[in-house]
Amino acid sequence: MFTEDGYDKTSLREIAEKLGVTKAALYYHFPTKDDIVSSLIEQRIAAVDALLDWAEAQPRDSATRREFLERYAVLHDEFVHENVIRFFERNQTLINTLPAGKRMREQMMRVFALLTDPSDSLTQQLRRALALFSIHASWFLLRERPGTPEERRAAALEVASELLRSADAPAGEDADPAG
Amino acid sequence: MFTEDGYDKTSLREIAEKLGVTKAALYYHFPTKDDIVSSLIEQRIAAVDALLDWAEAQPRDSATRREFLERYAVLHDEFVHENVIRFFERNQTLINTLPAGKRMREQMMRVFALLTDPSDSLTQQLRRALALFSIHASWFLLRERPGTPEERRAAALEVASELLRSADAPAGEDADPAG
DNA sequence: GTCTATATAAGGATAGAC
DNA sequence: GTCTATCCTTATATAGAC
Repeated sequence: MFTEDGYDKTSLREIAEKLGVTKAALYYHFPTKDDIVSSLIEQRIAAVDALLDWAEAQPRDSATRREFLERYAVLHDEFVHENVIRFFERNQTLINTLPAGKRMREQMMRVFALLTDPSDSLTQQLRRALALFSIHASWFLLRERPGTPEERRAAALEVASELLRSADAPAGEDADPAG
Repeated sequence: MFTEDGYDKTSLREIAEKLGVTKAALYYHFPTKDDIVSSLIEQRIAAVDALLDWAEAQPRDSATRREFLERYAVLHDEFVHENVIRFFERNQTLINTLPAGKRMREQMMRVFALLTDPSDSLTQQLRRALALFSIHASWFLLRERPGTPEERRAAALEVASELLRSADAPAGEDADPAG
């Protein structure tokens, strides 16, 4: 409901009705509206933290980034991950205002820091960011198309890998801006 | 304010206060909250419609798509375009619920239809969608980096062109998924 | 752990004077 | 065209019985 209609437009009354209980019962389990979101993201936050811990202990090179992205894409196939990402993509302003949103933002910055290097050019950083976005948004970008979730994941990872490889290549080798 | 805090979290009272008038005065100029958004997007809708009219009269080929994207990127440098896009990216659920949002969605689908071909593979469609997203999101993705708006635009267009070219290439030529 | 009932605040939107 | 004052609805959240 938060993803489809928006966090602000989804009232606790509606949630309670859908659950077949009253608002008061809902408040017993979730002291605030934010706590509902928090409970939804716990599993994902923990899984990505673990993946980041692993990656940050590896050599800081292309191979690690590549493998990180592959494992990240596998995670993303799980229901909870895709839904958390879709929720925050559709309610981006919550990343600044909601406590649970701030945790997501900080973790995402950690992911981005892993994928990029301070010496990267703007073009390289953009490619790396788009690689991540390719995985996040493949569901949305390809939803009109026929295809299984597996096919979509494969396409997302293929394009993401291509972008990472392009970002790793020496400048000028991969593109001809004037062409 | 809509972009930073969210459309729903920004009240007409806050807007009126910022303008130094009362809510009632605001309502004189904008009968509904949606009309405020509508007034903001008019200029962009018209400009992109004109660009689409031009492109749809051209041959449906790679050169047209490439030139469309370049002209689209130039448009995007204008304050109003970047801000409209940022507004809808940060308030995506409004694309379904707000009348002004529906107009934006329909136009975006027209843009996407121009860039893609029904015979495209999932990978190709994803590349084309990311090309568009590269231009839309370069501000956001690169905001932490030093660089002028011109440099960001150049980087966005370079990556976008690269993605379009990669999507145009015959399958298997541009990537090695197993590598 | 769930209920009924209610507190309290804020929202979008209007009426009517000036 | 702007104001004061207000309507009506909904929201998050709480109190207290069962």
